[in-house]
Amino acid sequence: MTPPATRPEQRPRKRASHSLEAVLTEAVALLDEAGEGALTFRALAARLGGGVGSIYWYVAGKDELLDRATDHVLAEVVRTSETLAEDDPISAIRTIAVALFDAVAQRPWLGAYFMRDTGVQPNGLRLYELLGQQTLRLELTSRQRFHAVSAVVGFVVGTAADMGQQPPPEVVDGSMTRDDYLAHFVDQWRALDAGAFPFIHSIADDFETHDDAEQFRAGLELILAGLRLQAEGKA
Amino acid sequence: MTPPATRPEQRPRKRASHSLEAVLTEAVALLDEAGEGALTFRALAARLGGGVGSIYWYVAGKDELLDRATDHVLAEVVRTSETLAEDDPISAIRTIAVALFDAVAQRPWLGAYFMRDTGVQPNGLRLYELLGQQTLRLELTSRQRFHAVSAVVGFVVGTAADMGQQPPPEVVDGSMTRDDYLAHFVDQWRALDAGAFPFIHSIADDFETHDDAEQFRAGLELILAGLRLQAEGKA
DNA sequence: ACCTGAACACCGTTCAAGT
DNA sequence: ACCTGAACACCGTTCAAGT
Repeated sequence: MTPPATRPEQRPRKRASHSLEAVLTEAVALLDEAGEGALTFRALAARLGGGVGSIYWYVAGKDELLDRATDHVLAEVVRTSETLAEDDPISAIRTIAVALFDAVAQRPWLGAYFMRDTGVQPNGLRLYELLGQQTLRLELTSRQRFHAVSAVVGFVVGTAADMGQQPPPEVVDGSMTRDDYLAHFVDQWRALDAGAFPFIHSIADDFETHDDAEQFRAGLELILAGLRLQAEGKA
Repeated sequence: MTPPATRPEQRPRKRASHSLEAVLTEAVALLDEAGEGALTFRALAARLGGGVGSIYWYVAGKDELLDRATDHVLAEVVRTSETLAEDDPISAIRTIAVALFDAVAQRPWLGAYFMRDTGVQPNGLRLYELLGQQTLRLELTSRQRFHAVSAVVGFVVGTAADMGQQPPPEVVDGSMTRDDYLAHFVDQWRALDAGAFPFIHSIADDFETHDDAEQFRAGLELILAGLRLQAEGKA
């Protein structure tokens, strides 16, 4: 066997040195650049310039890696949510909810890990607390507060994860536009029997021109309206 | 080499014969019995008594299998939602939402596939239509209807998928009760600094004694209250 | 038209060995 | 204390060959 024409490395290669911080930063970068499927231990190790095994020194396995990556992303949301000074508690809840929505919609994988293990997710817990502190300013029972915060978080995370779902490969690679993709569905819908599907027909135009963020906001307003009613003792 | 002591099969084995219906039924059974991780093409093929390759005659891959399995489960929800005769549209929406919640909470994997491809999910589309037909009885613009149905579906599916998440192995195998599991979290929470986490402290008791179904219902009521207000022209 | 199963390219995880 | 990388057990998917 002939030796390789060039020797990319003189010696076995210098021992790499990482940190939990570096592991999480690169994991999130991989996720953001290429989606959930791109985060493998081999790809992450390559990015860190080391071997696969060393990642296990920092996290117990893939689940914990994702739990901690989630919390890493939430740090930013917490920062913006901590400094706001809204007079109205309902407005403050709206602002935090929108910030959380934006973070999750960009990263649909996050939805499945949010607050899954508060032991390793201090920022998740802090965000829950910040939302809850606003309900402390409303006239509610503690159970109503608990339910209200859970409802907001459930709606935000569930909706964002759903909306951020990866569209089919044709749209991602640019061989089909998002509009064409939506149009394809709407055409399918318009072809349905109008007698059996009156609602689908009635909202076909709305669907075709819809905006995810606007749709999220509209749903959030329904919850907040219900909450305000409850706080006013009218529900 | 000695021949095997017994011959389990005289000949190579009879050629198995399946159907899309059989594939989906067994896939759902596998999912229900042992969770998402248990659904592999090998395990499914073994259950069907055939080879791995034959499943690909019925579905293009795992994603389509899950899309179709989801629709298979939704058939039941559609059946119960079609026959109800509620006088009040809001009540009807509540009834359908609860039925959908029950189906998804038992099968958290379903959340990620619901209405992902209406081309192979006629029951998903039908359910969306049934919910929408109730909004047709309310005084709303078509955009408000579209947003309302989206909000309900997003909340139901998101919350159910979250609540149905597999608890840690210790709870599943019975070496730890659900109450002990919750208590472990609450203890962690109670140990937090009371000045920095007033909300978490205030709802610790509520969390410890909470019921998922009740929590879901409370959140749903907030959305429905907001919707009723909107239909009455007061929002 | 439908089924088979070996083969392929990948994955998360382990662990004896190194520094 | 921390890093390495071959090895293991498994996965979805393909495909030439069968019936």
